[in-house]
Amino acid sequence: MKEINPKIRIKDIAILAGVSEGTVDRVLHERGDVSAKSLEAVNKVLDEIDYTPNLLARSLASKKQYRFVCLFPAHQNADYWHSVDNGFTQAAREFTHYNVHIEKRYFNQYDVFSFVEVSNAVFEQKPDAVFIAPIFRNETLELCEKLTREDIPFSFIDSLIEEVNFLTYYGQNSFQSGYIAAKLSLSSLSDHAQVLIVRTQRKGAVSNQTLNRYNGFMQFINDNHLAGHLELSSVEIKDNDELANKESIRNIFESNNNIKTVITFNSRVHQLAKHLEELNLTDAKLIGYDLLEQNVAYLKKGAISFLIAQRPENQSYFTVRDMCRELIFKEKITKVNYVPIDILIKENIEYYLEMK
Amino acid sequence: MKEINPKIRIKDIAILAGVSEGTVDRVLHERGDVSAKSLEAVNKVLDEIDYTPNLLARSLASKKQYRFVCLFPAHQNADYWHSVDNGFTQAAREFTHYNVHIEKRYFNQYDVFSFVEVSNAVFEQKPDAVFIAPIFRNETLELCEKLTREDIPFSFIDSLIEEVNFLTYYGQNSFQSGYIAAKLSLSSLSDHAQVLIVRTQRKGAVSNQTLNRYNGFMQFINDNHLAGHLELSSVEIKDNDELANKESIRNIFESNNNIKTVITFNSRVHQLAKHLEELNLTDAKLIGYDLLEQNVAYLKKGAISFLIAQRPENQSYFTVRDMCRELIFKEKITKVNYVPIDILIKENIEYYLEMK
DNA sequence: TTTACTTTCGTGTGCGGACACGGACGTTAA
DNA sequence: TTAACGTCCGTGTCCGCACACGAAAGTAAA
Repeated sequence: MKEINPKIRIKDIAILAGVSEGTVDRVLHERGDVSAKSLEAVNKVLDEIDYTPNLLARSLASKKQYRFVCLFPAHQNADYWHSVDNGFTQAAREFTHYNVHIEKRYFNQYDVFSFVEVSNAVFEQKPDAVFIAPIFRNETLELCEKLTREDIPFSFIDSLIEEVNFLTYYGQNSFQSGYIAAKLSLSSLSDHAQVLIVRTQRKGAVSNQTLNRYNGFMQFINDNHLAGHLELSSVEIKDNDELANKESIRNIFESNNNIKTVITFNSRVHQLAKHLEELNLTDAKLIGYDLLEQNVAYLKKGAISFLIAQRPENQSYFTVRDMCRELIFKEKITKVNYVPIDILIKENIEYYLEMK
Repeated sequence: MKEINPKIRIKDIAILAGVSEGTVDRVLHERGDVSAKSLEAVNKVLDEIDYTPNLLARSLASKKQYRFVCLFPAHQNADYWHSVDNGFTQAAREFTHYNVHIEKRYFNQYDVFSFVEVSNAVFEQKPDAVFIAPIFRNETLELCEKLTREDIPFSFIDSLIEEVNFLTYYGQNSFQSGYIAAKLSLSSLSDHAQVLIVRTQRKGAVSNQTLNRYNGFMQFINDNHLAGHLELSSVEIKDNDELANKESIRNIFESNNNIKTVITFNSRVHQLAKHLEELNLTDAKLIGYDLLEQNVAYLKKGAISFLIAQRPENQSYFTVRDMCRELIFKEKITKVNYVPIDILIKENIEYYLEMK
């Protein structure tokens, strides 16, 4: 039952070191204008006593205002980016008292030019920090270089670009999540079961998340020598042509009548569920990604067996929090942060959704 | 790009309402000593303007100190309660600036008297809030009634007792988690597979968590009409007699040579893993609960197939945070909070552990 | 020795709000 | 009319810290 925190204030340090409070302040903030002698005296005291500045008082007294800008895809209700947005909102509320102002800037994730335009505007503002969803690799790189030149810190969410010096990354280890998808969907299959992989063509440069997932998936098959025991087939569907897609599905199921598992590595699994339902093909297990409202609905109905999810709100919230810790609280933070890979089934989805 | 928070201070309200700052303060804190006229004037302004008090300044200026006491089982390294402990520690660090002081009080979870003793001591201190792990039902009830009489708020973690008026509960929906365990372990079994349920006798009153899990497990069997297709057997093992336990396991495996699945509803699954390993019985899938270090080790080795986990740190952290929100920030909070049910396998455990 | 800088230091004010104290004003009873 | 008391209100101080400004001390040039 020891007493923590004997409450040491700058005033106390000043007395202990035999200098004025102003001097202590200068040492703490490395403002200069301190003689070697005082510097040493203060540092000595600081070493002995473990002084924790009162962050409340600090923020209250500080006149510095922080402007953070978030740069990520525009979105509809209840999709992945919407959750990310919520995380930013939550952070905004929490950190407003610390003089940080958060501004969201959206771009069209299917249009490079929209990204370039918005990112230029962001840069012109000279914010104190930027959070980026690096959908477009090259254009993001350009932005990052400009930011680096101006000493403006930035962080990534969702995906990351290794070549630049970001502050933090929050996202999924997509390779692993593909590996897990394979484990969940393949491990109880009998010999010669057919597995269908559905891939979506997307125009424009995109993140390599889905590719990594695919690679992870294949790695599991390799590791467990399943290649000879399973019949893998794969089909490409369109970005926006539901009818054609449905037809593709129908065809592939006609020519393969033992498909036990259908997997897609993006969040559009609800479209597949819809097609399979309409085509009366409800035998196969369906696996997909992310907690879209529609996906959740099909999961609850039993049409989707597994959803693999991350926690988008956390990604955005944590990245803002870490930026504050870096800039304001001067704390140690870790650069790359993998968000947990959540396995969701009908039975645990309720409790998952209840968490903020 | 709207500007949030036009920064309104008490001073502004005073001017707008044509009264002094002291009067505004009295209205805000319902300190009385305010004429009907001033009261109305201030309330009018407060209605129009949406004033958010600066919590930093508030805590800084407030002389009120909060003393929170946490009452939960003593523990060794790396077990469930250790994580809970960490959550409290984290909360302690974070809220110390808000004048809250957190004190931990441990009791022996196998000894009612130890609980009574500690809980009496806690009550004598007249703390500002108490957090309780209600291992012993009746004795906890007594404490709660005394606390209620003194208007001391309290919250539950891990389990809850409905009859008393607690502030929050954070914990798992154990029935559901048993249901999920069944789904994971039973759904890919072939007909007439044998399933072994391992139960642990414990002396003293205990929480009904494991019972609920068991019930959830059986419910899944019912819902899916598996009773006829599976052979369930069950064995009781001792709390503390490893040798006898090993022997029991050996016996049951001798008389049942088609056991495909072994499940236990508590966190001691690592002991089972050890026995099975030593007995060279590595064919069956093993399922258990909670992220003990030893469990994790066996999960990584492949000896345990699934671990079902909650997030103990979160339980304790959130419950403290909510108490602060209630007492200090006067925010709305929800009473019963089910923590997500996490499904852990070899492949996602790494990323789970990385989260704080 | 005086003047002009430069380096170092101390103090005062304010951030937004809590709280105490004492003062102004009104009411009642002597 | 005045003493005695209650109601209502304004102001000042402090919380722990940041930051600016000006003073003091030291140094170099004239």
